[in-house]
Amino acid sequence: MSLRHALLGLLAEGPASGYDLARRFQEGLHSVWPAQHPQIYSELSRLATAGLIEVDSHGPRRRTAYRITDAGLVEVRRWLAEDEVDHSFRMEPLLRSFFFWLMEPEDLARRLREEQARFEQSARSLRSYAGAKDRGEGGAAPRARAQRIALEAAVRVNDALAEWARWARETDPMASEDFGGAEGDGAEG
Amino acid sequence: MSLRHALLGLLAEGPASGYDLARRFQEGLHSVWPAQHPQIYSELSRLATAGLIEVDSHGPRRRTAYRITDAGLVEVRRWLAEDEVDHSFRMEPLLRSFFFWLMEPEDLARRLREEQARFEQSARSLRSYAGAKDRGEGGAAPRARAQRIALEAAVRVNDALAEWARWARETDPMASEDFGGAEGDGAEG
DNA sequence: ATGGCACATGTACATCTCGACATGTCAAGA
DNA sequence: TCTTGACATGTCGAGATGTACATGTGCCAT
Repeated sequence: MSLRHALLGLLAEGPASGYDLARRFQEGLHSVWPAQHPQIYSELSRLATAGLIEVDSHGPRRRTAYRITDAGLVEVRRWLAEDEVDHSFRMEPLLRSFFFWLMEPEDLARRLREEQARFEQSARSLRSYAGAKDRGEGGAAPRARAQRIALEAAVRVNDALAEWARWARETDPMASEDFGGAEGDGAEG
Repeated sequence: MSLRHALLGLLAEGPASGYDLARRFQEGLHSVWPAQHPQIYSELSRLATAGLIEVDSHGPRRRTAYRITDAGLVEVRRWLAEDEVDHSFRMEPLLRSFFFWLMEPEDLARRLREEQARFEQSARSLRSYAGAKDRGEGGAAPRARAQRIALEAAVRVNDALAEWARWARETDPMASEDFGGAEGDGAEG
């Protein structure tokens, strides 16, 4: 259900084609809600059938741009204001952490270093992007501010996880490769 | 694919029934990887067919406990050590934030207050749970430490998002309902 | 003894998601 | 001219996920 509304939300910024939307997902939204092009195209068809969007224009190479309808705008606003927020996250790196005790200390240490580096890198690039927004690139329109807020959330989550990975490396004997005392690797029936 | 390995990981701690596993998911893992019982039962059947787990015992009320096999242990360790980590998250609250500019200021302010309260509450309860672990409840075995690490990640993410919601409320004019003038009281990150 | 409830497991169906494959278009350069 | 490659859209099928429904069991209080 979220994809449907995310597409409506993107189209509320202005007309766009499936290809445009797929690219937008790849760039910004992918980090909080992955979506591939097949899903996007089929969802667009459904939205059009439902009258929430309509064809705006045709361009070269079969390009078909859609535009949001009044009904679509009403629907996305209803979603934002009324629908309950689903607070269950899906984060594989954290799921894995429940099972760290099954890993060899060296593998775990390496994994945590990789994760830390990756989260730091993500945070850095998101932060520089946010900096650009703060310097006024992208304008001061409400939607630029919303993107800035979304960006900030992503920055903070990545920062938090980078710090967490570092904490885990430094705190836990299980995690350190050069800690003489690696104890039993578990798995007692 | 993650659910399969998560179940193997849980069974590596000891034998458990589908009902047990569903409960464990509801309690701890649900916040990072939601799963309902139908999916768990059918995945257990598939794992048994694949020889990665086997029936351990039958109890009252058709209770069927499974136990991980050597092959299953090898597989979950292979997953942890070798498989690439999927870093794409799925977080509806953050997806929604991209579209905050479509909301009425009052609705947005209310939503941000709710979100902040919710994240704070989650962080609090996770933190008290983590405190129990730190006081030695649950033992000092590697797997208790792994759970402690996982818990810490959840705490930090919820803290970060609570702070983010607060920052968004205080920072952005779009969000403030009763903001006569700029009275920024810090809290930037 | 029996009615209610939590325990325990499952089926059925709808929908979401994604990787693989297929098709055709326009632009630029060899 | 011909080929390459990015653009643009789509189908197909497998597998993942979730909601609703269905079934039976042991436990306990009345």
